Amino acid sequence: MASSKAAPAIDRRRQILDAAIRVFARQGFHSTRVSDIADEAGVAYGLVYHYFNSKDEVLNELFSERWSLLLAAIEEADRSGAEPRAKLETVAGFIVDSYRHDPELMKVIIVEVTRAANSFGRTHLPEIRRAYDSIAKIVADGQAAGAFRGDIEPGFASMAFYGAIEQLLSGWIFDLVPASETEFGQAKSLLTATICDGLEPR
Amino acid sequence: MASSKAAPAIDRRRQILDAAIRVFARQGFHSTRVSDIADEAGVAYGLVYHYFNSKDEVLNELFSERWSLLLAAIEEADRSGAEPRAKLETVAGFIVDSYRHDPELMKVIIVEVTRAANSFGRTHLPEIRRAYDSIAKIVADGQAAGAFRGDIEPGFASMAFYGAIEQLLSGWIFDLVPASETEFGQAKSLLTATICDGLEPR
DNA sequence: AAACCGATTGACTGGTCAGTCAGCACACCG
DNA sequence: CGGTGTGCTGACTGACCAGTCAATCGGTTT
Repeated sequence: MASSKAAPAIDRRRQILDAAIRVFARQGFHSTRVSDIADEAGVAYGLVYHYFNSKDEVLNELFSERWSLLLAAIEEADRSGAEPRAKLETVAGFIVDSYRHDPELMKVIIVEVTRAANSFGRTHLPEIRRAYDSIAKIVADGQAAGAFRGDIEPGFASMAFYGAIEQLLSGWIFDLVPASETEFGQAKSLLTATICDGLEPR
Repeated sequence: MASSKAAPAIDRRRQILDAAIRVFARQGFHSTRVSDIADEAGVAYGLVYHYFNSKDEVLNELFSERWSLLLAAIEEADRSGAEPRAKLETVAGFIVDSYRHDPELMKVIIVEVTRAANSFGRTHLPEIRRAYDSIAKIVADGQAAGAFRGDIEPGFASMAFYGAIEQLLSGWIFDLVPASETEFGQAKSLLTATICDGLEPR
């Protein structure tokens, strides 16, 4: 049985995934050769195929791991019973913190999946959509409770809110906008202020 | 001299560019073969290389043609002397109308260039940045005139505004959000309402 | 009519990789 | 001590495709 054999001291699979994050972030998915991942991880070429069925599957895994956390965070915020505005701030905060904590992984997810809906991201459109829908639900509930104005379609507001966040991260990623602890700290409240003060009835 | 020779009845170069728009929009740049473009245009494979130096150059040309119009529109809005809020509405309107008028071309530009800053878009980062900067300038002037609140960095506001627009177009492109004349008509004022009512002092 | 020249054709080449596979190394077991 | 299996290795292959180029076409000039 499984316990009769000790697990390998080092988790090769994890080692390969972590190496892939670095290489994808540095060169992009398309110009990364499988041999680059193996080299970065310090393992043989063939071992990548021992743990994954294809190069795509490596990226899939990275995306799904992280995106499921995001979905959970949004849905938890929704269930929290806080003010609608506070829920959105939680969502923005989670995404910003994800970037602060692991910018390379977030770069890969945004650049190669989320913003690549035509190529790779196509497979993940349903999961991506689920995030938009959950945000839209927060907005809709806020409208029903009178905390948000009712003349803006929740799906539209969701796009505007998520789009603003993602564009800000893109700006950080590509040095179009300064990125430092100061910015990270202010981002979530600035984001919420920018979007909500337009959503809340005056 | 030039007039002694009649121009070709059909503009082959244009014909190839237009075919490329359709094929890129349908399959994406990476999975488009040069032969696909030639087939779609109804010309021989080699002719593509008579008019362009590479497959990249075709996409470059499509992007630059359109982006220069966008930059001109933003800069003209800025010079117009209108209210800051009206300037932003003009910008949003121009982009939305670009999509309404030629959704395939806008899909290609957004998906393959603007949101692909890691691969293809890298070459065009300076031009892309110029758009963000021009929008930021509109915001900054609005702040100086007291029409916008001063506690939001113009560069940040620019990202939020542009990000919201682009995310909305992405939603239309990938059917994540309904797209019809109704939506197109309302989009620019909804966009402005969402963003500006958060930017304007209360 | 013959030379000329740009437009047009499409077969071919060279290089690049993703994915395969035959086999090695080492630990543990009977 | 030979047998067995799993982790691991890396050379190799088959497919794909951007870009080249030699040849042809059709109109214009002399």
